[in-house]
Amino acid sequence: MAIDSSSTNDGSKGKTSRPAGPSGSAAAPGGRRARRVRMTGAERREQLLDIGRTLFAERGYEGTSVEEIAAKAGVSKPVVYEHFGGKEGLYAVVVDREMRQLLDMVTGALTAGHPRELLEQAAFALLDYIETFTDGFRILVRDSPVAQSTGTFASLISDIATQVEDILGLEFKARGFDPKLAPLYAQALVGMVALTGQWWVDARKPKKAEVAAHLVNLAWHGLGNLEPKPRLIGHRKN
Amino acid sequence: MAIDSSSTNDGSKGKTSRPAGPSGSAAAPGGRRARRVRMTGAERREQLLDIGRTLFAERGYEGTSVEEIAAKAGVSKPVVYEHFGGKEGLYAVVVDREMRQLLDMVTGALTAGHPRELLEQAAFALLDYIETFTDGFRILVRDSPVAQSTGTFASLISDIATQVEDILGLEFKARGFDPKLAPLYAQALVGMVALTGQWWVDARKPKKAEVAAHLVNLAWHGLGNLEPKPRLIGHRKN
DNA sequence: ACCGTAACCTACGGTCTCGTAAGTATGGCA
DNA sequence: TGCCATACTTACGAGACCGTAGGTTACGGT
Repeated sequence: MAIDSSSTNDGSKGKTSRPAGPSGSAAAPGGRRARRVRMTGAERREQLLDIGRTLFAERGYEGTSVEEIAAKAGVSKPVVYEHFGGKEGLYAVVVDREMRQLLDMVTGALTAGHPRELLEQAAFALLDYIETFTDGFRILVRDSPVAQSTGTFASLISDIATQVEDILGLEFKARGFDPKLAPLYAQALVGMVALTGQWWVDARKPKKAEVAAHLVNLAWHGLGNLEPKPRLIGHRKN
Repeated sequence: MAIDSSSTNDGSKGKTSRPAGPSGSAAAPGGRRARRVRMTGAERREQLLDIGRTLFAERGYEGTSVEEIAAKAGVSKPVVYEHFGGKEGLYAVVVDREMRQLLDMVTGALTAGHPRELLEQAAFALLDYIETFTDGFRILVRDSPVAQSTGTFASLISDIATQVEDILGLEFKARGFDPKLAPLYAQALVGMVALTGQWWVDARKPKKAEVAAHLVNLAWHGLGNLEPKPRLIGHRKN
């Protein structure tokens, strides 16, 4: 029960999140015969989180063993227990960080005024998250230890959908539509973007910005009035 | 390696798929002291598939044990091994049937002419599947034993999306759009419907037909031109 | 040079689960 | 009635995994 949630910020500063230290099996001696690595507590902790994220992403929670994580970190099991109190503890921290990250990015994007712009920003934000933190996205999509309830993708999606809901609700009222339908439309929009993102993770064919543009095209104009060559309003480079 | 795929038809004839026999823990003596049930081979097989589907749906593949399935059927483990050669065998048959069922329903719906009608039919078909075979849908959404690759929800979604793709591709060509974009739009549409369905499984607030109508509304007219009170073209009752 | 503390290890207990070997009951049919 | 295939059981081996007890090594300050 010593799950440590500690710092809320991610702490990763590398490009994709990899810290500086070796996260391989520690069997490759670098230059100076650095026998055992003996990291500092925080370093090891970050490394374990990193490896855990990767493994959970590709094998799921139940398919990943603590020993595997430890082994990949070049360390023995008790180290993991020291840091996170157990498998669930580690998983909890990984998921928590990932949810925070995603929510921050998406919420941060939901500030503009015009709904179409909102949509555009949000879609781009999600794609951006998926591109930058692919493993995290895979984990969030997978199942959690205790099955559904809190912490699932569904609940996360709902969190996001709820925000979209509020915005849509206002817009619906202003336009004279039934605001009770906002949840449905919010869910549909989020689902559209989320699953397209899931598809785009594997087949990264059109560029991120282009995908976002087309999503907005579909969501805003509908199949009946698609624009042949949609462009994003906000011009970005990355 | 004695996985038995046997008959391709479902074989279930009851309303929701429950066979006649008792699928509880077999501890409740009916009227005449029916000590042990001693079903026929096929009956037991169906019962095991049924129980397996339920358990896999609520606990996932790895979270479900063969003993649990056997116990719930009022039978011992080797019976399961006799029928399906192992846990994966049973799971495979369950998933296979479920995918067939869903694909049949959706594919069957993708025959009409006008794309808008297609969309409507397909959306309704998926919702119908979800309502009728909720457990199956839950299984398909969850993860598979060997992680991704074939058999995942993603791959199933892709199967469906591919069909939508073809249809969209033709339509795009006819309208002068780039048919290379068909996959993207197909994915977005399927995702929209699928995730809305996933949401609707829990909060069944608007009726199925109404949900379908709104989905079509969004997908066809877009947020910019929503109709206040969308109605389905084909009028159905169930 | 010493010593305390933080980082880390080996070894093991206990539990769970898959899968199998070998034996028992049961119901229909000659 | 007696046979025999089919349905089903008990019992167990083997392995994986979680989590912990208790001991060991190296680093940093003094």
